[in-house]
Amino acid sequence: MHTLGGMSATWHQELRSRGYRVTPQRQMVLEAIEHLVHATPEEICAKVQETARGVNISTVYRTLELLEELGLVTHTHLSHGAPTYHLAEHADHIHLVCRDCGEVIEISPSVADGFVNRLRGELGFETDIHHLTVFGRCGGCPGDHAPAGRASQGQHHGR
Amino acid sequence: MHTLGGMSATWHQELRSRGYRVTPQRQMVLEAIEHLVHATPEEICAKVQETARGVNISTVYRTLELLEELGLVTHTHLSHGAPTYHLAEHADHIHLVCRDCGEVIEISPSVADGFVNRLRGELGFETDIHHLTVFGRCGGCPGDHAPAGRASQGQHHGR
DNA sequence: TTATATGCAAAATGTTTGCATCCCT
DNA sequence: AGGGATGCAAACATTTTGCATATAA
Repeated sequence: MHTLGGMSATWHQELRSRGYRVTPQRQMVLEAIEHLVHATPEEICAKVQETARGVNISTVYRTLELLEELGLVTHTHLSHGAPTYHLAEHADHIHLVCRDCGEVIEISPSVADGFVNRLRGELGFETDIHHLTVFGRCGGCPGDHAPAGRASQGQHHGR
Repeated sequence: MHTLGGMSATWHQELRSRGYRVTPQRQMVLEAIEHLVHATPEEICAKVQETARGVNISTVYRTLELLEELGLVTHTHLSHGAPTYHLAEHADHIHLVCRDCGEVIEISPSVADGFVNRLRGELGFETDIHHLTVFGRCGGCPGDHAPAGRASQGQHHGR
């Protein structure tokens, strides 16, 4: 469905050349991420369970750490809870997260080019654009006629 | 030391007008955040312990949620662990976090003005600039002559 | 007085680790 | 065969919740 077919030879080699091994678990985790597009460790684990003999959650964590180190996957924090992983190749976008409706919008990294260039030029800071998540309020949400940053949630007594 | 003195009347009123109460715990938590500038819930709790009779950690969490809803404090995720809270008034900066050395750099939000304006103009998205944290590699760190985003950590066998 | 806030303990959620066993190379 | 990988269970870390009690208003 995507480029994993073409990639497999590559990342299998990459693993072996670093002294790591190619295991069914690692393949299943990577495929689950591919199919889910965005997924938390827990969701990845569940996805693998339904397809095959399953993978232990601790293996999922260890595998994600490894795959991220290899540059095959990246993660961002889209919510307060668990982080979200996706294929690095699918990650060529910036996430915008709406605080009101929760929607996650993906936009082209080029929108941030000017910003990224300033950080590099003025500070020598190399931005990891794949990890960038911008919180705010999307165009579809009403807003409260004040600058974003203070959500208009009404009162939450006792809670 | 800062504007809390001038603010207190304001936020006391704000609390009461919404049916909330002004309590010593809420004041202590807010003061702790003011003094610590950046702090996790745990650190806030510890700070309050040392000054007075103490506040329970669950009260810290409930208070932070409330103070954030009121727009008095904001939080960002500077590391993988607990989030970092600070006064909204002190939060007039963007955080740059270096993946290699861990340094946290604060820069003026104006550096992102062009980016923010494009998000508003093209998508109607109102950015919460106070919550923006940018990961990457700072100018002081060596780098690996490749685009940032895939840290050069070497091998972590067995880990 | 009385509804909100706190403290405490327990539960829930998310992540890491030690170790015996398994299996890729 | 040998060393890295997995599963399992237990430890950790962080956050949330139920409920009795305390307290601001």
